[in-house]
Formats: sequence, structure tokens, C-alpha cells
Amino acid sequence: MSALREVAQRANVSLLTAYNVLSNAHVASITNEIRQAVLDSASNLNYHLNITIKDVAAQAEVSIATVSYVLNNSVPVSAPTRERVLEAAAALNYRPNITARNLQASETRMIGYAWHEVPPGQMNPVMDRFIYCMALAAESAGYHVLTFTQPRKNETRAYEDLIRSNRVDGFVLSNLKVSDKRIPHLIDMGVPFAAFGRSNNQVDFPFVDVDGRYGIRTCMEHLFERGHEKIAYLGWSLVDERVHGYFDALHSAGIKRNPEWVVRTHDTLMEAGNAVHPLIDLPEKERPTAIVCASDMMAIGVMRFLGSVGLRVGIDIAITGFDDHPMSEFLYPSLTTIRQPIEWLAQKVIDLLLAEINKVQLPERHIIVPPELIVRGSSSQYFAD
Amino acid sequence: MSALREVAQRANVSLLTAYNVLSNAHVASITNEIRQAVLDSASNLNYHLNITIKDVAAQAEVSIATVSYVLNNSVPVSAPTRERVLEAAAALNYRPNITARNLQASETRMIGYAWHEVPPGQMNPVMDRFIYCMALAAESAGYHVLTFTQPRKNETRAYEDLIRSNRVDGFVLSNLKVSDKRIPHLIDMGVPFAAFGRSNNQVDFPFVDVDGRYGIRTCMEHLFERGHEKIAYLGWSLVDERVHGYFDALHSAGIKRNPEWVVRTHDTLMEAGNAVHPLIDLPEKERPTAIVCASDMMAIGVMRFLGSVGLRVGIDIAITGFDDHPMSEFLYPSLTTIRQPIEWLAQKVIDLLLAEINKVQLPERHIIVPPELIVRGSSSQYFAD
DNA sequence: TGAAACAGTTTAAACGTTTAATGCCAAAGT
DNA sequence: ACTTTGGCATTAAACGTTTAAACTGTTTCA
Repeated sequence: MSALREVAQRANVSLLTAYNVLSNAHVASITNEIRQAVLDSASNLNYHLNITIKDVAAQAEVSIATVSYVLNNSVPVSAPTRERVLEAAAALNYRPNITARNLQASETRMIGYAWHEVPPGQMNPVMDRFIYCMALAAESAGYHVLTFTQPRKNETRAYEDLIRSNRVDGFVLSNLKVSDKRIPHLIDMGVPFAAFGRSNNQVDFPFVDVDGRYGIRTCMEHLFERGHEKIAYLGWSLVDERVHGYFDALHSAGIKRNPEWVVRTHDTLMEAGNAVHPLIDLPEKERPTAIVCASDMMAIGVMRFLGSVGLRVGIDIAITGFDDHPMSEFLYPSLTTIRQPIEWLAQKVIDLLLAEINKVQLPERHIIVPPELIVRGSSSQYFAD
Repeated sequence: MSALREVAQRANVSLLTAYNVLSNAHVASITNEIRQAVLDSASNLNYHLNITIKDVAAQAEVSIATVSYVLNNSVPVSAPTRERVLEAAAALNYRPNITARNLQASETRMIGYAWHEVPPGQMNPVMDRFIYCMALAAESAGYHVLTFTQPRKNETRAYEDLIRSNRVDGFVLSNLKVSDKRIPHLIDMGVPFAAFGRSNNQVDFPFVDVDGRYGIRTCMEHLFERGHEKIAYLGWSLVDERVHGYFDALHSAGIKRNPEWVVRTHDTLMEAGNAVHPLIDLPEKERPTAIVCASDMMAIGVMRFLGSVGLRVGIDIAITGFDDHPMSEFLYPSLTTIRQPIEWLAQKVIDLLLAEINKVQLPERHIIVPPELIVRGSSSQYFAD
């Protein structure tokens, strides 16, 4: 017998009355005596309001199977019975217990996402928006996002624990590293996942990514169009796909590469500023008139450095970034940059992951989208010596 | 009979051998024939490797109850049996199924956190770090964080769904609004929660918060010390506790309030910049020599505006912010600001929430911490006309 | 008229844990 | 020698679902 029904019986009232009392509903027809009787009966039975399928079944006077069939539309049920069940469920404000459902289905409808460690003094607003959009996409498919932390040492441990203990059905990976250990490990365990970003791993796995090479190329073409010819590139020290966009553009413009104008450093404000020092120290005639940066962070560092040595960004020298960092619009001058379609990427990575989880074949497991150039003050003036 | 055991029996091998084959372990003693037999047997039974407590029990030759007792240390078990169970669990790399455990315990060990909508072009790096630290604190107590999105209309709906469907045990609230509807609703439903920030609700609820009034006061005292006397304040249009720190400081310094020097606007770069326009338009003698801002965002907007009208921040006019935004260190000049102990606040909000969930009384449910002044270039010079 | 088909419903098993209740057996107490 | 005790281990119920299998009563058809 359902627990609520027992409470109701002992108090000698209907199941619905008991529910109304216990859920603090304002129902005029319930006298104080009845209310008290129900409360006493509930406290005697040590019952804490928790509507289950049994309560609905009792109220509708059918079996729990019938309730399940109606609510899941999984088996045809006669109209009158169906009606009764739906009424009962609505009256009791029933919600299925997800834990029980998950146990039965041996799934969790949870997606794990490792929160990137944000050290004090850093930020990653693009990822913020990515996570938000991912949660939105997941929810519209009946999933939720579990964010967990990923310790430095033994990165794969958290993943294994979550999947083995049935906390999640799969993962979304981001911030892929060179030879990322998580990828072979997850593949080895047969765990569904999809990534935001590529890696140099030999194995094949589903991912979404932005075409950074194309993005940088559009920056270059924009600068050519504004009259620049002496253009430097500031990128990462490790694997950098974006630099090829720089080379591509130089090549099609018939401009010879100058190795000294390809500067590599870490993706931080300070280091980027320092890294371009040698370029700026050159005599004016030999100095680049524009610098294409692989990230907004770097571009901001460069702009700050240029300001401190008295060069006017947008006039004396053009700068472009990459990411469309929320701040870039409000810099002085505002920063020309490359915007990634974050909402779309988040939706797609969830699509890929759900396909993996449900073992459906998608026509394409590698989604690479071209980003969009946003022209702003830091590069918009026509340049001519 | 446990499923794995059945696979092993049909293939005529030991349970452990079956496990090793199915988990792709490299064990020299397993011949290809044996491997194939196990794989066949598993595929006949349609078995997907999933070690349960039954497998451990079978391997250790005890009942599942004994396994549970050993692993949870809940009931004394003789040393030899204990040993056997631990060995079996380790050999099979067993992890309890959390879903099953949760169903039994009717808890989820999940904490819900509503992801603030990050509109394109905005960011909230302080909250980033807060969520990260919260996840860390939760995990060290055996909980996980579920991040969900909160639609504009009907904000409380998502909360009700998550709690009623047993997805989470409680919530952490942030971004509290004036007369926040979530608070009475959660209290009404008897749902455990704890907040980051206060609200003007009349009801009592557990929260952590930063003492903004104190923080602004320390900014003011710092400015007095650097020789400023004509200080303006830029804050929010709605409820603003921080402005009282401004008034407090003026009062103890014996300086009369000037209502025109208290400017109120929205917390965005653009609007903050525009809002101080009238102050700067004043003749130099009547103009404030310092502006205390209620957020770094505002301070950055103000700095950008001052730069565009040719005033040198840190020399002609001092600026202070609030939040220690990651960027504030890298502005030119760097921004004096107030740092909140985010890690500590996150830990405390989890402590409060877990106390609510487990119905333990904590000595203090209202935690207000004084923040820390970080002096940087925007206000460090001694000022004297 | 009896068997077969069918629609509508219920029964009961299963998912993987925890844990109260029970059982077993040897040692201790009468 | 017979009960009592106590240590250890097992049995079985419970958590709240889903769903295959079984059942019931009516209609259809030979």
C-alpha cells in the first residue's frame, strides 16, 4: 500500500485530502480538525510527503503499470482509464522519481563536463557562454550537465569515477591538450564523449571546432584590403593551427615570409606584451604595420604594451585578435576580432554526444565551422605610408 | 546469479578471467581461445561489462550484504572475510552504482546551481571562480554540482522540477534579486538551500556575503590617506548597500555629503562611462579628485571615458573599483580594487547548504566577510592640489 | 458452440544498493 | 546436558520505476 494512502486511511480522509493538507494547499473545505488528523497520522507514520507512482495508482484506482503506461504513452490504454490517471497525476502534482527511472533504465541522462580550473587572475568568458549554451541544449533533450573539477595529476581519474559509478552517461571535453590523455582513455573504456576542439591524437573521435586557420586568413585579407603589407603574427608556442592561415594569406598575396615576424609565446596578457617588444624596437621602416594575434588576450596585452610606448593602436599600427572576448568591444580603441558561433558549437557538441550515447550514426562526426570577422577600431583605418 | 558469473560459467572460466577479458586487461595467461570463448559467451548473453556488488560477492564467496558491510564499514566483519571481500572488489575494480545507492537512501548527493545567463558581450569572471571553488568544496564532501539554466519567466519552475524529480538535494542561489521569488518558494516547499548574497526578503535564510559597505569604506580611507577630499561615488540604481560605506567614511572624516556626487547607473561599461560625464564637465576646482566605483566593470568604463577626454587616471584623478576582476591588474594604469575571498565564500556556502540538507544546526547561518583592499596604480599616487 | 483473437489491464520481476531481521554455530554459563 | 549468549554471516525486504508475461473478458470466426 502506498504510504500516502495509509496516512489518509488512518486519518479517515481521502487520499487527495491528505495530499492537500500535507502540501499546504489552501483548500477551504478542509477543517482544522481534519488537517490535524492528517498531520498526526503522517507524523505517526513518520511520513514525509513524497508522491510516488503508487499514490497516483491508488488515487486513479488502477495498477502502477497502467499509470506508467499512460504517462509514458508506451502502451495503449482506454480513454476513460487514461483520463482518470492523468487527473490523478495532475491532482497530486506527481513527478516521477528520476533516480528510480535511471536505475531501471541504467542510464542517468547526465552529461559530465570538467570545469577548467580558473586560476585567480584569469578568466575564460568564451567558455562561460559555451557551458551555458551547452546546458541549454542538453536540457532541451532531457539531459543535465554535471560540472566537476579535474585535478592536475591523474586527469582521467575523475572521468573514470564518474562513469563507473554511473553518475553520467558521457562527457563533453574541452581545453584539449597536446596528446590529451583523456581521449585514448575514454575510447579504451568505451565511454561516449564529444570534444570542443581538436587534438593531435591519431585516433578518430567526434568533435566540433572552429576553423582557426580560416579565421586568421580573413584577418589577413582584411588587413591587406586596408593597405597593410608588413604584417606580423603572434601565436602559441605549442601546436598552432592558426598560424597556417597567416601563411596561406601571405602565400596567395605573394608576400615572402619573414620568420622573425612570427612570434610565439603563452596566451597571457603579460607575456604577449613582452613578446612583441623586439618587433617594435625595429627602426620604423622595418617595423610591421599590423600584428595579427591568435587570441584577444594576446591582442589586449599587445595593445597595452603599444600604449605604454606611445604607439597609437588603429593609427600607427593595426591589431587584430581572436575570440571576440566580451571586453574587446570596450577597449580603446575597440578590437577587431574573430567571433566563434559559440551557441551553435555548443548545440552541435551536444548533438554529437547524444548520438554517441544512443549509438546512432551521424553523417558527420567532425564539425568545423568558419568563424566571423568583426571589424572594429583597432584595424579599421586605411593604412598607407 | 550475477550476470558476469553467468558469462564466466558458460565460457567455463573463472569470474576473474571473464572480467579480465571483458575489460581488455593485458594478462599473459589468457589464451586467444579463452578470450574468444568469453567474448562469445558475453555476446550470447548480451552482457555489457558492468561490475555489481553481486559480482564481488560471487568472487569473494560471500553474500552481497557482507560486501556492503565491508565496503561501508557499517557492521563488523571478521578479518579473513573482510580481506577476501576487499581483494575481490579491488581485483574487479568495483564501484558502487550511485543511482542504486541513491534510490535506497532517497538522496542524490547533488547540488543544483542555476547558471546565470551570460548574454553575449558580458562576463562574470568572479562567478566563474566561485562555481569552480564550489564544485571543489562539494566534491570533497561527496557531492556534485548540477548546473542548470533558469528561464526568465517562471524562474522557480526549474527549481521545483529538479527537486521534485529527485535530481538534487538542495540548491545554491546566487545573483539574488530584489524580493527574489525563489526564496519564499523554496522555503515554502521545505527545500534546502543557501545563498551567495543577501536580499531584502523579510524571511530568514542561510547565506554568505561580502561586507560591501566595509569594502567601500576602506577604499575611502585609502583615498583620504592619499590626500583626496573631493570624492564621488558611482553605484547601482536599485538597492545598494555599498553606498553606505561611502557615507560612513564621509561622516567619520567630517566631510559634508554632496548629493550630486552620488551617481547611480547600471553595472555596465558603457553606462558607467556616460554616467560620470556631468561630474567631469564641472570646472576643475569643483570637480571630484577621485571616484569610488561599486564594481570593476564600472571603474573600467569610467577609466575608458576619462582616457577619451584626456584625463590621466592615477595622476589627474583617482579611481577605485570592486571585485578584483582578473583584468583590473592589467589595465593601464592598473586598478585599485576590493578583492572578495571567493574560495572561502564558496566553501562556506557549501557548508551552510550541507548543514541544511542534513538538518544540522550551525552556530551561524549568516556569514558576512570583510573583503580586502588591493592598492594599484589608479589611486596610489599622493594627491595634493 | 467452441476456439481463437484481441483489447485492456494486472502481476511480478528487474535494476543495484542498504539494512533490519533472522539464522547458524561455537563458546560460555547454569 | 541444556539453555543462553554473542559473533558472523545470510536472507529478504525496501527504495520507485519500467516492462515482459500473464490474465480477463469480450468479440470474431469457423
